[in-house]
Amino acid sequence: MGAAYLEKLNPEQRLAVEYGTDLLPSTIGGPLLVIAGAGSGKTNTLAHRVAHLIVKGTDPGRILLMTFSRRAASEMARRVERICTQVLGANAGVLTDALAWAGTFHGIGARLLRDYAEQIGLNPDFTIHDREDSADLMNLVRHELGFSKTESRFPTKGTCLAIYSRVVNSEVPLAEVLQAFFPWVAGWEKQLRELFAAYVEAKQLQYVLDYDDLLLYWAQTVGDPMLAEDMGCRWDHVLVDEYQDTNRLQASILLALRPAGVGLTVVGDDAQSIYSFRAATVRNILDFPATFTPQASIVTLDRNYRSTQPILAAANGVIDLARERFTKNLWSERESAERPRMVTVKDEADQARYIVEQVLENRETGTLLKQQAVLFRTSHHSGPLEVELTRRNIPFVKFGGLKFLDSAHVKDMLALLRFAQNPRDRVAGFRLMQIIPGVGPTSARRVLDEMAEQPDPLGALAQIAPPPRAGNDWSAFVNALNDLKRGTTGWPAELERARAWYEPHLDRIHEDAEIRKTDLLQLEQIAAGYASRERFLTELTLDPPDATSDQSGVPLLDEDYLILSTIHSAKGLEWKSVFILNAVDGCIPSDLGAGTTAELEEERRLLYVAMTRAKDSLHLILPQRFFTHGQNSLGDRHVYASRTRFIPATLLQYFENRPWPVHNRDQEARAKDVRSQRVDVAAKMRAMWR
DNA sequence: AGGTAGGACTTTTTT
DNA sequence: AGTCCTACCT
Repeated sequence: MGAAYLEKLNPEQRLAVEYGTDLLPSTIGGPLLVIAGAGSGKTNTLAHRVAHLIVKGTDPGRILLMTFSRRAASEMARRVERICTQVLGANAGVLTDALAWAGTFHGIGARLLRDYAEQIGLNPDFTIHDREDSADLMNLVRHELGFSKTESRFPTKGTCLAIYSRVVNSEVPLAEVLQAFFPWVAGWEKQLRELFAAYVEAKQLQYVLDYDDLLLYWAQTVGDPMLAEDMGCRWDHVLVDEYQDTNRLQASILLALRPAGVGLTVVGDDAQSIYSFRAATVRNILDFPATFTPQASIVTLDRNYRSTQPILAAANGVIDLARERFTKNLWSERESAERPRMVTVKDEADQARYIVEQVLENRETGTLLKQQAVLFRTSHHSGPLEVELTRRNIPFVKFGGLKFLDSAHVKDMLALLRFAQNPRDRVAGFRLMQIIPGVGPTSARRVLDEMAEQPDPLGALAQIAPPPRAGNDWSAFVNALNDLKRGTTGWPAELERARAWYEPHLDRIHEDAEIRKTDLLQLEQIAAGYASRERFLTELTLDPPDATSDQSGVPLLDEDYLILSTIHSAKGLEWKSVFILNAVDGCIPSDLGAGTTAELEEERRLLYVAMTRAKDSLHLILPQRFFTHGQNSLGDRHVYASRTRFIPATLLQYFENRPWPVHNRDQEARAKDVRSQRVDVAAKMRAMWR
């Protein structure tokens, strides 16, 4: 007889939960693929599967659960705990706290690499470069090789890193990657190969890893059969969420950990694959079943519990036009008379006004701001809306786009901590030293070179001749570093020590130093939540705070605020009411993503993902006129936009079309009267003198 | 070393 | 349409 907690599930969900768990304890089921459409209760199903494994006796510490974001991982852990508590009673909390291996591929990778550091010749004190640090290092190497002085221009640091990253993540040879994605720099293949070799060498000398390394080192480690077996034996079950957004390198890791697919479950939806720019490939999910003998079992969840039927009909209409489809259309029993709205407005300013009006109206009728979201293709699309929200005093939180950590002063502080942690990290050192007046690239490079030769670089720093013009500022810098290194203040108090060094420079460099200081205080708050400097640096790089809001600081949990989010960051989430900004060609699809068919198809899926976030109400807004950027505020250069090509005329039946603002009769009539009124002002003025 | 001016080129989404 | 990069000047 089945357990009560499973009875709320539909038959397919239940199959996905129970598959391979009813065998004898010693035998664990083979590979399972769950195709889970949008809103089909995927998270809930996966959480139930994990909980079910635990209830059936699996040690939670022997479950590896990999999700796309940290946010998704903690949400999953929370749900698992709730289910376990229901079934097992209060002492289940102890069990699920041990769900220790839940996180992103990158986060799990970082942990494992510190564990296996010795076996694979990695210094366990390695620091992790975020994307910008990696680009900076790429740039240093690029200069050293003299590629910055070529007669025709060598690709920029960003492009170089993008190429490198794609080669690593897609496991496709450089030549092919250049051919397919970067044809305009294909002539530089030889130099790029040389650059990447030097880049890899630099990372190794400096004990730094970039994002890709977290996967690559992991893959290389399990490339060794003995280590692969050892690592694979840590877990009885391996579960992966959002499998459609994983890349080849991640698939290789999984396969090495689970060569026969025993205890392996992957969940995903090919219709929601939107991360191919990160080398994710939908082939992972499509090829999964045949990777194993016998083939993996497949369970499909196509009943949608989220959206009303009219919303689903429109979304299905959009995805039906995709060139390739693997999943079936979703269906729902949630009836509604209300079709999604397609609202035409004059321009982006009106778009913002319309949304404010609707959002407030919804709140009047009982829908909290938090249950409403505004979604957009690129981060800056929400600019005019943010202005309007601020003007009207409507609180909001924005996901995606520029982050807290991207500001120069926060990066400076983190560089100091990172350099104390790992004095071979040249990017950190290079940045720091140049903060000091009188120190430029030349002396910074000289000092770093001398440090690099020493077995104890930081200890040797005091012996190295300071840059001639640096004066007392130099010794202040050396003292700060040494204090941090020795840990005299302890953690997290050492942030205060770091700030004591940095603030005078901050005052000197930035006009708005006072505002920036609040950010540094916030950084201290965040730091207090971590056990050590190493944990802090690692976690912050892998999981940066992803929201910004209009006020300084994140709003309190009990406050109400509107959600603004890029479509990418909205993955996996849902709201009662959803507004999609700029549903016009050039925005969705983005001009930049309309190059190849594959890119275009991904843009289509992006619209699909956005639409399927809505539960009860969905609005697509179409501004007709866009003012082009880069002109003064009075300029009126603009372009006219047309409805997104993903909603051709045949799909209009699924929408309710209306313009906004709606002019009422009286207003219109009065306007007409005024326009037809004629006054002979000139005659009156002449009459004044007669 | 540091500031400025001019020029080339990429431009989105994120772990 | 900016951003970033380089080269030149002080």
